[in-house]
Amino acid sequence: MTRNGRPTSRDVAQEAGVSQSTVSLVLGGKWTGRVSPGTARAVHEAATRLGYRPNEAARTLRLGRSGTVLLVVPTLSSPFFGAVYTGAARVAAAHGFRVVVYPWPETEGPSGGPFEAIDGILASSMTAGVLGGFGGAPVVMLDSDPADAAPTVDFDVAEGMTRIAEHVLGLGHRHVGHVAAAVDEWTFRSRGQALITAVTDAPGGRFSRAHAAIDVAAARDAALRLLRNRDRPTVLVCDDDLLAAGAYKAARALGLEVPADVSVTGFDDVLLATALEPELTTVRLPAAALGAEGMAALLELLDGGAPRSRSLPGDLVVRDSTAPPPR
Amino acid sequence: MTRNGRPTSRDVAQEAGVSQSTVSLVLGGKWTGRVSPGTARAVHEAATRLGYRPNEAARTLRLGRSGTVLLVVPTLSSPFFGAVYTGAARVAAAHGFRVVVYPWPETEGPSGGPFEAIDGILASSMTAGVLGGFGGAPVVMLDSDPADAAPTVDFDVAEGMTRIAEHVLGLGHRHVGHVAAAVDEWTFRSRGQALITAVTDAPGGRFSRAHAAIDVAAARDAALRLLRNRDRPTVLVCDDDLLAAGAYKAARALGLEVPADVSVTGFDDVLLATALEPELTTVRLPAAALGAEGMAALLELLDGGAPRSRSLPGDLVVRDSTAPPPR
DNA sequence: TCGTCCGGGTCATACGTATTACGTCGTGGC
DNA sequence: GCCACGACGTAATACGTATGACCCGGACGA
Repeated sequence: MTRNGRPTSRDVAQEAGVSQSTVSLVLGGKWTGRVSPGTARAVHEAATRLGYRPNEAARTLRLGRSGTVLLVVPTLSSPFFGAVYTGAARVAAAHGFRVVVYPWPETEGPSGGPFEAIDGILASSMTAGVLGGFGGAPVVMLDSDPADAAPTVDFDVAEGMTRIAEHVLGLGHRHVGHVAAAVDEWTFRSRGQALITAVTDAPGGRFSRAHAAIDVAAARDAALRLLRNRDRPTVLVCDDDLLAAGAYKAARALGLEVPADVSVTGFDDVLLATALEPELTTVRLPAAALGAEGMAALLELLDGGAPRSRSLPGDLVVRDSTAPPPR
Repeated sequence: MTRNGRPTSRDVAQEAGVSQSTVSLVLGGKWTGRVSPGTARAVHEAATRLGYRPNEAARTLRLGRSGTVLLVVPTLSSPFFGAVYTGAARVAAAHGFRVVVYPWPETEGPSGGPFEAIDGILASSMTAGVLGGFGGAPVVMLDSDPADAAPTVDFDVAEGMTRIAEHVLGLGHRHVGHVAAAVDEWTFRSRGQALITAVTDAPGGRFSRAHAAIDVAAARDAALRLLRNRDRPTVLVCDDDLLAAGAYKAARALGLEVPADVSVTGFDDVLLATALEPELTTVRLPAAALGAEGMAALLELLDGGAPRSRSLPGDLVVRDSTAPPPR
């Protein structure tokens, strides 16, 4: 027992009356034919008696890999990343890796300092600029600009937004208001582009747009700007479920009923979507699948492969916030 | 340059024409008076030229600490933990530590396997049983049962719930319905206890209760059970903001207006509280302060101190979901 | 002239593990 | 009786870093 208080493999060896190598062999599991069953049992007993835990730093140094991958996210304050984590962790665990999460607000710049011993990185919803902040570990980007150099797994948000557009156009709406996220990220640019294309391609389709920071109050103001026009849209397509919550507030403030007077749609299908009243029509993005696919790609990368980037489709979920336009 | 591809401090030494020790001294920053400024500059240049990054595993092994603490949370799907992280990370950074997050659903049991090199653990909203799953690293518990052996930083939820009770009693309510979380956690037991005490202590105070899993649909059903009684409560006090969202739905389903016909309160003040319509009266728990205080306690523990457990008060936030009872 | 000290570095070592190459002892074949 | 071999372990080493113990040449005081 070293002065540190934590027993080492050598302490176990002494306790069991064998050498450190034997302990390592036994506890490593690869001892069939090298160590007698009796000795092995003695080692195990000594280890549990002392409460031995291998020192991960030493193990990592020796093996050259830590079995840990980092999931970098811009914020924890979104259930979205919880689902991404779940998917990633499931795949990782099946391959003997564990996942820890590092929240890294992009505003912090590409600093971050030297990272702990990490085998690879999954970076979600970030721009490529952050890549420099890491110590050269293999990276797979999630939900990020597919033009980046790193392998990327994305949502096909353009297709999802097109589904939204088809849905509301199919209900008979012609004037579509877009409550757009005032954030210059690939995913929002892509959503807006798909929407405007679908709407202006439709016969008689018209389009107006207001920008808002991603927060309820800002979205409410933006939606008010759209709804106060004398020629007002009959549906508000929002870039995000949270923005849709703001649109609800704007409608209520003007005495308009959702969906009778104005329809509203969201995007992402977060927890919020079913908490709202009426429940929100939105696009469900398969966040867990994103994490799983991303982790699979990363593991392939760690194995020396060259994974292809890919896009996952979203599902249109029709709930109670959309209806045909008022007469 | 080793075959691994990543340059070591020895490679830098060779490039700069000095010894490895000198590189370590210079890059460690503690070289004033030991190394000439010229040599130091040469080392820095060689390091950047080679793109040298110190091997964290080796550094950790040598120093006996990694500069990393783990924040263990039951789930990422709650903005609450985002705030806890922010507070904890700020304090940690000021002391040269970084924080990574490990989501650990309690359902997974106290397994978890050997952890990476970690100096300490901050475990939020968990029962003490999980402690065994970690390798004996110093632990501070957050938002957990203060009866646990480990140092604990908590919210004074009893006091917060008492404030809620005072508020609604002060508005004139006498019959209080409690939408209780059907979860056997310290914090919810404590909330329920405080509420029932305050209500039954008030002259004329009456109390009914329904339990619900923490999800909107279950909360709606529980609230319906309360509101369908012929002698129905005039206010629904919910253990949680999410439960309050369900209570809103129940009220609407019965054609009752919030707050005119029935008042509703939440607890936690998560994002949801302002997204709901009307905005929710709730108790704001200072999650960031919880993280910060917890990290301060952990750092004290790592320094050999014995931090005291403490409780942080919450703030009653009165919004639009509470009003005097109907005539 | 000699001892001392100091600036400027280097050598050697230890952290705890996994693994490769080597020993040792008993047994069986010839 | 001797060699080979299998069964069972052990000694030694390397991973990359930080750091305490040394080392050396010159300046300076006595």
